[in-house]
Amino acid sequence: MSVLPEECAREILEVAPLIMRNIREEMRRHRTEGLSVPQFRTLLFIQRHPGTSLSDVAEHLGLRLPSTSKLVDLLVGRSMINRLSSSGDRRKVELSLTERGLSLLDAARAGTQKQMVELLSELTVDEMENVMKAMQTLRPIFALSERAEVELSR
Amino acid sequence: MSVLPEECAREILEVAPLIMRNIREEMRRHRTEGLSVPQFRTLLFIQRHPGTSLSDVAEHLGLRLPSTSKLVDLLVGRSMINRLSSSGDRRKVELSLTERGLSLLDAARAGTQKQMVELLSELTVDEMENVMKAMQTLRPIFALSERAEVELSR
DNA sequence: TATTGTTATACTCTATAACTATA
DNA sequence: TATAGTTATAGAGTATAACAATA
Repeated sequence: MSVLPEECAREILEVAPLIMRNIREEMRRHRTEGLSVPQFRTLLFIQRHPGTSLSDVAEHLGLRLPSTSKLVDLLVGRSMINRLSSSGDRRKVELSLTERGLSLLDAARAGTQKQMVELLSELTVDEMENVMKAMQTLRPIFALSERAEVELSR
Repeated sequence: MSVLPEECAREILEVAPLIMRNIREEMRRHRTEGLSVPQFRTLLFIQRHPGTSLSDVAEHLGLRLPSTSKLVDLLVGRSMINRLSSSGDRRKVELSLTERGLSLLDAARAGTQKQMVELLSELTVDEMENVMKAMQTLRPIFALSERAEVELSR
């Protein structure tokens, strides 16, 4: 029973938005400082790359500089990240998490993950393994296509 | 090698946004009337349920009535859907696709699917089957959680 | 009085264009 | 002159609160 790529594509096209809405809702529900998905991803990237520049964040997110600047502005305004001029090249900016940013990130990550774990608990062991494998298959092809797009559009 | 639900959740949390960005980018690139993801989903639902009400669309999308009203407004403004007062219950509205809406929907669907098929072509037969199965597993649990949320928040 | 939908308002996400500061 | 970032402006997505029309 071989699967047509068209069927598979259609399936992904329908299921991915369902998953995303779930993630968004859960993050927003975490009031007392809910994070949007882009905000969450920004904090995550900065945590993994402390001292990173705005351009690097923009490339990672797949956004333009102004959009990223605004996003970062908001997070700076809410004291979640520090934005300093780079001492080496003063045109650049060095971004890092504040204590508060780190703890909010951890809370959001834990909360969202916990809720998703609850949903996943309905799955059998086999199904879960299957889903895990599928995600590992999909990640590289979508991660790659992402970079190609950013380059194309410059 | 059993998979922990926590790992699986983390994986989904990282991969789903990658997929979504890809879908969004592709739809937007289809300028000459690009559709956003919510717009696309709205047209899709109306095609499948001609004469549907605003409330039903809102429930399907997981949005509030005002958000949905605005979304529909925009699509009406661009002549993609018809909005008529229901003859039975005049508080209600009956939504259907215009010719133009149908052809734009088909074009968007074809384009986005085609591009995703290209990405999926890198997969082996086994991987594709696996991904298909995973989507079929995930769909009901996220579709259900969606409905539960909407009910809770009313 | 309850239900269906719209309007008003506000915030976030995203883009392009124009600008500033530094290299 | 080229690069890193910001500001100005604008459109779309989303929400809550207040309202209008119909049942």
